[in-house]
Amino acid sequence: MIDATAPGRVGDVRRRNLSLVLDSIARTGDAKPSRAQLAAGTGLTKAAVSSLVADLVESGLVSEVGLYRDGERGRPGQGLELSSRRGVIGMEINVDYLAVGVVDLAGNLRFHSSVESPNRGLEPATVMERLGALAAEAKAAAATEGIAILGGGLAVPGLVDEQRSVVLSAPNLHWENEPLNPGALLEGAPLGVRLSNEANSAALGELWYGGGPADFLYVSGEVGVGGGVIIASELYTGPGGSAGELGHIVVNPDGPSCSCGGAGCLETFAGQEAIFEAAGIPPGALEERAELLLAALRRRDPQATKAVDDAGRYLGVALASSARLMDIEAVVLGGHFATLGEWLRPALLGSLERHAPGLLDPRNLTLSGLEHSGTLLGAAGQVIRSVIESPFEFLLAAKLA
Amino acid sequence: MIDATAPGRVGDVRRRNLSLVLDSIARTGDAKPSRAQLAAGTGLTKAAVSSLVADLVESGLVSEVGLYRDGERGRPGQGLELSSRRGVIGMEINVDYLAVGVVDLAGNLRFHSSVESPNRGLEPATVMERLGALAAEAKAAAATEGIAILGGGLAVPGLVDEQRSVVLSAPNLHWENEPLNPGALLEGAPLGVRLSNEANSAALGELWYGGGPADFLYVSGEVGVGGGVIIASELYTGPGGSAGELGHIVVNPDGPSCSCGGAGCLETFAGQEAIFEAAGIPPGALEERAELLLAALRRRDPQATKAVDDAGRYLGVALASSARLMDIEAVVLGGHFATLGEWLRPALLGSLERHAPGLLDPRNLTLSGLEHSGTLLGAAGQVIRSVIESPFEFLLAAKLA
DNA sequence: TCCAATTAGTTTTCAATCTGAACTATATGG
DNA sequence: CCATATAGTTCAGATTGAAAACTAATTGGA
Repeated sequence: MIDATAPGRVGDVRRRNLSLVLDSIARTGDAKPSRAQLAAGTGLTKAAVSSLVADLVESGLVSEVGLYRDGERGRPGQGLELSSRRGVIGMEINVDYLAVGVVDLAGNLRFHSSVESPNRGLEPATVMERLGALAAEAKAAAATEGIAILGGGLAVPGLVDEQRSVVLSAPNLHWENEPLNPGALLEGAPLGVRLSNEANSAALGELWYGGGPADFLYVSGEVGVGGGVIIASELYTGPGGSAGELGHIVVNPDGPSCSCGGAGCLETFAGQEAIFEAAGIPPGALEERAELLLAALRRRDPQATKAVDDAGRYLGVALASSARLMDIEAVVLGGHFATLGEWLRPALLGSLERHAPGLLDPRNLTLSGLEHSGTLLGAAGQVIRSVIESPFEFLLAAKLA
Repeated sequence: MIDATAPGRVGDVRRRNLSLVLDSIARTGDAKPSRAQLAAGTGLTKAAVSSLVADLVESGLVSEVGLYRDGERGRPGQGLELSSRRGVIGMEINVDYLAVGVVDLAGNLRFHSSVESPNRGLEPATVMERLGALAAEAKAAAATEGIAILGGGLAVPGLVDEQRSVVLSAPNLHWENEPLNPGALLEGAPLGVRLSNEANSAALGELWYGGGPADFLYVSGEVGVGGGVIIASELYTGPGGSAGELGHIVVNPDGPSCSCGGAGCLETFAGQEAIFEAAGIPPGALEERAELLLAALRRRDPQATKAVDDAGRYLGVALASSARLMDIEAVVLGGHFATLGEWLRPALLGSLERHAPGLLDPRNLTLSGLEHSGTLLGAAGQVIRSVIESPFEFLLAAKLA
């Protein structure tokens, strides 16, 4: 990102064009474009593209993948692709599990591992130690696949200060103002480890690797109800970093009080705990309760059906308000809500139609298809995107090393 | 605005630095900076600033205002300011009145005029004709003051397609898909006339000329309840251009049906009509009803007080949800709500505290101080900002003419 | 087999633009 | 009246992409 109030230098032009070319290669993906195609696609001259690509290849971000001929006349082009020998480790701390994955620059999940871990109330140091073991596994896997690790992304279910790597508040983990030092998980990675919010990362995962549109609201139904706002293919976090908190939208001013101190929040009607309770699912392990709920829904148990219907209806109220306020025309349901999607959808759509008729095309209300890797992909993707958006800085660092 | 996917050219550097310097002059305002101060402020060299300023002065956007000496040693600097001999005409069509104003580049309202005009249901052509007469007044005033008019901004209470100058939908005027040809109002102005939404323009007016913060939600209480979202000192309009529609946030899922087809919208509780009705104000002219309501409030009439309390409470619900969703920490109340502010505020703050405790500092809930010129200033300001952000294009046009 | 046509990619020249340093211009104060 | 200080200009140098000429590699037809 170039500071809008900084003076423009002649060299900025190259920064921008390096990013433009790298981004074109990333977007073209499997097609493996030649320099000539990049020139046509970007509007740059062949000469400029050649010079830019030379820098990118030298840094290791881009590889030449041999000539390709497609039966046409003329000299064949050199195919170019994001290097599959460079990658980022995505990591996730959630309430009930830990997960890691190796994502190469092209966005392929090359390794994936997760373990159950009841992290609620555990000391951050303990959790980080367990995660460290998983990260070591991922590093080893990357090494055997010949992938050099550039950096990592760590998603947690809470509000974070990305700059200082502090978890400001993660109520479901009972963490508050915990500095995390995630860099220690990936000693020696040139880009370090970036901390992020779970719902935001999942939204970005959906955008980059799940075929999400340029503008949508991602709704994360984990233990809490979270959300991520994607506007013009960018994450909107708001001035304080906590935008998209769908769980605490007021859906009924006379509703019960909420853990946030407010009253009538969506989470009191559509949070996991609220649904389980309304459905009459007895307390217990999360996994088991989810299974019980699904079983009850499948056998059309009236209490469970009503609980999910109510949740869907209130979710519809929240989405109607959100879509109106932010002019958002697509919604992706993730986590818990993706699992319940089939049963949730009718009441949700009915409620949307009642409160904001015509605002959201039902076809634009989709369920996430990334299952449990969306957050991971998004967390890693943020580091990958930062390289694609600012390759110049990366080139500099590579040249010094 | 530079297209992010367009290739960077060497010349882009100058585009950007022209804007940087012009913006610095605009921001410095009354201080009338010298070239040397601009160099220090922007980070450019004196040589670069001199060259850039030369272009800006030649185009007429910037004027030298003579030497200034502040008792220091050394050669005194040439003060620079946005030319007060260039201006833009702001225009407003609202339900009950028309207004115009002349705003110079520095943001001074140099002329202002408005007339009552019951526009609801009138043909757009009729309204535009009346507005044309007002615009002619403004042009004449600008001529006598020696202000060359570069362009105009026209705000209407409805959703617009800015590119095609079409009013897509203005329910309170009973307009639907009306092409407007606002350029005819200002024949010969090089930048033409830009159509915009009333609430959005008012929000921008607040931002640029009312001392608004970088992030806030502007709530416009005209006949409908509208809103404008300012994020990072920019208007957020959403992918479809209708963001900020606070009036149709659902504040009570069991509430009455709304003109938008939905149910339980804020407008059904806090719209002008809803308040008048709940307060027992008989039908009649808007101005008179507003006076009656204020009188009733002043004498602590219980029905009127309750009506405004209810509106405030529901506005609080809407603002709690909005602030949570978009992570917005400041709100400016305009129009009707600014007038009722004193009576509205207690219930509004109480409701905010109940539904989102601690989210919004009461000091950040302010009333607009621009009164009836905010919309005008914002409409004109959009044209002025477009010049400040892209002076290169303006210079080119000026050179051709 | 060989050459024209075609497409890919490189080299060269040129213009735009900023930086940095040297220079000119104009004030203050002893 | 001159040393000092600050404002602003001029000019050489570096970076960069455009444009055009050039080299490289392939296909297809004579």
